[in-house]
Amino acid sequence: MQRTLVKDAHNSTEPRDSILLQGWVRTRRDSKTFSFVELNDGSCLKGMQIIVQNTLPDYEALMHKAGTGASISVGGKLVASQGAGQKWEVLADTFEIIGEADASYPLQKKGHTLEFLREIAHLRPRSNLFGAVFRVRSRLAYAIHQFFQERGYFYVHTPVITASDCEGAGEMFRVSTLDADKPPRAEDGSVDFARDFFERQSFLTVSGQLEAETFACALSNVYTFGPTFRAENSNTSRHAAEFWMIEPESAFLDLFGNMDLAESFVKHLVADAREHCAADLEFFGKFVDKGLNARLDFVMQRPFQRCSYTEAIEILEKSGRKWEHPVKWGDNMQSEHERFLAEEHFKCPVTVYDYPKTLKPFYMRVNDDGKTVRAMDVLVPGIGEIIGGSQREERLDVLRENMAAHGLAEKDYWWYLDLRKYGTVPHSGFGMGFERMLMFVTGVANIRDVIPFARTPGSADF
RNA sequence: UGCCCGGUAGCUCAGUGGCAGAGCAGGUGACUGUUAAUCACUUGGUCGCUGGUUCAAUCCCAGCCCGGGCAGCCA
Repeated sequence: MQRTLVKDAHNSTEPRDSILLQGWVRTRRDSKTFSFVELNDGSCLKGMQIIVQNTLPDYEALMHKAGTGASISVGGKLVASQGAGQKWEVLADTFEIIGEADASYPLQKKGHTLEFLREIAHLRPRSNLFGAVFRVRSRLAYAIHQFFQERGYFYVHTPVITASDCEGAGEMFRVSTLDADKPPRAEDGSVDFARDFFERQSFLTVSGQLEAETFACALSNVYTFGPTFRAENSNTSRHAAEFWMIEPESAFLDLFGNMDLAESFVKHLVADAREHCAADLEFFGKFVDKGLNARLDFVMQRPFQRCSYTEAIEILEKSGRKWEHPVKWGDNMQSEHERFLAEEHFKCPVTVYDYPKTLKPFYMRVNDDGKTVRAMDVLVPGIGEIIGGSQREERLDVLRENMAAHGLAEKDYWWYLDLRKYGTVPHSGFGMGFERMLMFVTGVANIRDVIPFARTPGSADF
């Protein structure tokens, strides 16, 4: 007989004489003449209640083995439940233990801390919370492709190993096949990377942006969606050394069009999760973040606020707040400032744009004032920056000046400069941290809990 | 990287300079269409590691290790 997923069994419109369910025991409650076994197969949050009568052969031995964590295969009838907690339940005709789980099985019926569950990252997807998180993660990954594909964007696979540094994006992990103990040396004593695998220094990518720009300047609208790496020693709940990023790049689009795209993108993802992961989101609202539903409502209903960096600084100066880090024009906005804008002043996602040129990388388009660039950051309540983007500098002469000002050698970026040399166009793009978006949608507060196997400084288990 | 908090049973935690505690989990039994079932009994300990102070350290001190929070950097 073919296996039915618990999710589909719950969606059944009528009883079934014969059904096969396979999954893992979450909990068992014994009676004198029968046992309740809750079977979960991960297809949805809810498990299926199995009724096992003591008339089944080997009943005692079977139930003894069917503890929390054991894998089982159950054949029986899908019938309307007599109990109040569920519509359907299964009366078992056959009950087979596939794999036992003894008393050392670490997941219990009762609550665990997230810190403990991180230590058993290989088992935590079997918990309610992490099952829900990773179902939502899967769904949103799908929704990302859907959003862009429906708008005529092409999916570009930018390289994971790169020799170019997307300047400003942070420290990089070196990729090398040289002997770490005895690397070849050049005459001046430095490591001779000309004898490395790629015959030059190479790294894991920090961003696919520069490569995506080349494709936007050919296919018009493209996006990347893949892993990126930062070797920063960042120890916060919002940073990981390996994370996934979505980077759309659009030709003939200015900064404000870019903001429109970012806003509809965020709204699409929230709406999609709500439509397709309703039970999981309800769970988050109940057990993870009581304010989640209200916050998501807010995001869906209101247009994102927009204010220039200069206006934002004025708002912060006039707020009457005492800041741990004083604010003045020309300084980076700190977490406390971003949080104030999104959480207290505007009380919704805010797009801040036109940042001082000195704070931003070389590729951002310089405004007519000569002091600011066409950069934008989308700040959301609770998370902070979820999107960073810009209109790119399409004027060859200005780009060269910026590179010189940043101390960058033109020969290292010859192909990037070619995009401006041959048929240059105004274009814009942004990067969204996938995990940060997941944190926003699920209410989960730590980035380590929305990525299957987190890589953070000092930690790369599993 | 800096500042702060923590590490005691499988899990969540309390506690004390003088015999190591609870709830849950596990085990045994009872009871029951239960649903984080309930009730009774019960097994279970390198009190993170190393050193110091002390008659005596899980407790006080120092160093180290590990986890977490916040900040910086950023997505």
